[in-house]
Amino acid sequence: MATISDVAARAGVSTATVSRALNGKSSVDPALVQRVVQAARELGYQPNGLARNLRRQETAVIALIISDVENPFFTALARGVEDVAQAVGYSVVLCNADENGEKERRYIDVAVQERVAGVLLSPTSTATDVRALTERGTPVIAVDRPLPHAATDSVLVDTRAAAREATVHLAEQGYTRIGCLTGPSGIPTADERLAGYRDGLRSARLRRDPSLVRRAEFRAAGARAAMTELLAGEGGERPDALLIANNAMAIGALVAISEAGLRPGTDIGVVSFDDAPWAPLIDRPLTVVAQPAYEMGTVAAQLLLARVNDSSRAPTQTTLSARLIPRASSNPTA
Amino acid sequence: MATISDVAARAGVSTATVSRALNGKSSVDPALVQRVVQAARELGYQPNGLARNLRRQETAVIALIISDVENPFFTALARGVEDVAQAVGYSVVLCNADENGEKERRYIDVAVQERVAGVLLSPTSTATDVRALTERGTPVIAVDRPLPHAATDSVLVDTRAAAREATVHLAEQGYTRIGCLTGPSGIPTADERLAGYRDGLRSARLRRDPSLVRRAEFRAAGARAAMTELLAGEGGERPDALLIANNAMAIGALVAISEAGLRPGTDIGVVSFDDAPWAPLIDRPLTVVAQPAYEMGTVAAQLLLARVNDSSRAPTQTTLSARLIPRASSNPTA
DNA sequence: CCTGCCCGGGTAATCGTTTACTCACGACGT
DNA sequence: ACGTCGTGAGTAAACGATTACCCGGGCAGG
Repeated sequence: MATISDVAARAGVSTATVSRALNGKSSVDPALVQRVVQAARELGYQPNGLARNLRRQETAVIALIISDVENPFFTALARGVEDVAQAVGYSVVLCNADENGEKERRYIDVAVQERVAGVLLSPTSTATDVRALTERGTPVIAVDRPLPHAATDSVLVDTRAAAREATVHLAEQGYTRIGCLTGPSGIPTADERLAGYRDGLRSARLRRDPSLVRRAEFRAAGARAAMTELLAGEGGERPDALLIANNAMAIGALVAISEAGLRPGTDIGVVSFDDAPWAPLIDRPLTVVAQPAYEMGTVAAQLLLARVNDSSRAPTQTTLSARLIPRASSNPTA
Repeated sequence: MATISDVAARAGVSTATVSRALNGKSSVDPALVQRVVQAARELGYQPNGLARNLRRQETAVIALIISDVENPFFTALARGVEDVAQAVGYSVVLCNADENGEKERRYIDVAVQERVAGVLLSPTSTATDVRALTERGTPVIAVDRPLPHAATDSVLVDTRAAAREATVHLAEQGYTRIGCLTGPSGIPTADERLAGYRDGLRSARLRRDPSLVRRAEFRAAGARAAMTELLAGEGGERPDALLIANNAMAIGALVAISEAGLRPGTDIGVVSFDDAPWAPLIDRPLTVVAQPAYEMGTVAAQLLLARVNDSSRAPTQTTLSARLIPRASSNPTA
């Protein structure tokens, strides 16, 4: 594999000149540039990024550590990140922590070892430890979920208010026994959505019934089981409507509802977090809380790049808002 | 940031000993190992992966260049890749070429510059040029789509046979004017599925009608427009059933169908490629050709890792088969 | 004509590891 | 007792780029 000295030899100049010619940093005689470029082309020279990064003490790579690649919310976010990174010549390394603290820790280690320029992280739990990064001055930005023990920038959604709004919407549609299916305790988005749900009940003057609340992993399987329990009326009367904390869980819950021979909307009101292209096609079309995933990605990436260039800025917190999209699954009369 | 010489100084040994102690390669006096480990911990030493890779002339990173992050088929594949890579200590860099030859070329350049150990690629077109990689001995494996001009391993699905089977299935259900909505010409999966569709028509003894075939990007938007055209009966009588070449297109097509006031199954038969968790929830539940995406990822990753360790193996071609899952959208009588 | 500055380009140090050599020392075989 | 061999640890040479520093020559101003 051709190196810079091969190019230098072929062009009859020093390696320094090759470097300067190819990077266009300092002024080099156009005739020499010509010779160098020619030689490089002939040899099929591609600079060794490793050596370059080692010398420059920086890499044009940002790591995006997300908690679930198969969740469309995160892939939309990833696209947002990539689009802005790409535009300024940065590459994005997408790491899938899989809601697993251990994997996440490993990826954080890799991030510091590879000396990435910065890290975007959706923490698997509030216990996530990013000191390994912050102590070395690597900028970290929390997305979707806050990082309570660290003074990092964060880009969040006002998910509590959104959950409240969704719950109030269900109440306004006439549902009275509204339940909630949320994620594991300790994951901020799960807890916030539950809190917002309670806010909603209070403001709609509905009684809180703990038997209508279930937690499960942010996956379809757990949600399906939990939903089956709820519909069986274990521990009390069954709900007539439900707020579901994410997309994958909604699928599980809808499967359970359909297995029980019920139909969303008329039989049981359903609102779920995260819009998806298929949501309008479901029977009944699914009412959702649409989160600005792509936009979160772009905002977070811009913030990160800004901090890479100026590490002295004070940490900021950006909160975007979500939007309720009413469809038939929350309409008892349609 | 602490370096290996800081650790060496603190432990009172040479850098070579530190390296050996920490990597456990050669035998080092246990007492020294102890001192070194201690010193490393005290300094919070994290080896510089860049320097290590430069010296070792290898990286434990494989690049996965896919054509669409938002396509669940590719994210499932990505998970497969990641699970096997992770298990042997490799990291996966996920690059989104976005069905864009230019972006793809850029990512291939990055892959050679960063000297990744290997590349998994789903080419955006048959014109994709991977010589930059193969000439340098970087193993490349084509996934989902073949790479005609290069002698690389490939992991494919027998998509033509699957398309044929799906078409025959529609015919058996009693549909007679079966159309096809496929991807852009030049993308092998798009062309193969179209060919399989024609095979199916032939074996069901149905007449081919070019006015029932449409091409669009592998996205919802284009498919929706094309479907609207088909339903309007432009250029002939309209189809009574449709084979759709991918998941995202299916969504677009189903939207168009619903806008036209039609219902899949009874009004128009629909079979789509790619299973999705929401497919059973659609109105009507969607008949699909399920591709073994996760398995393709694991197989491809294993192949790549094998080739990283032994570059002399002859290129192989692995073909997995897809499975038809009949649901209500292809049943005219339900 | 001399001095000093500017500019283009070469020499060599540097980034932080890993590892080929080398060396010292103790043990062992003859 | 002497050569040899093995073992453990240090010295220094890579890896392949970037860049601080230096040097020589041309040119302008006094």
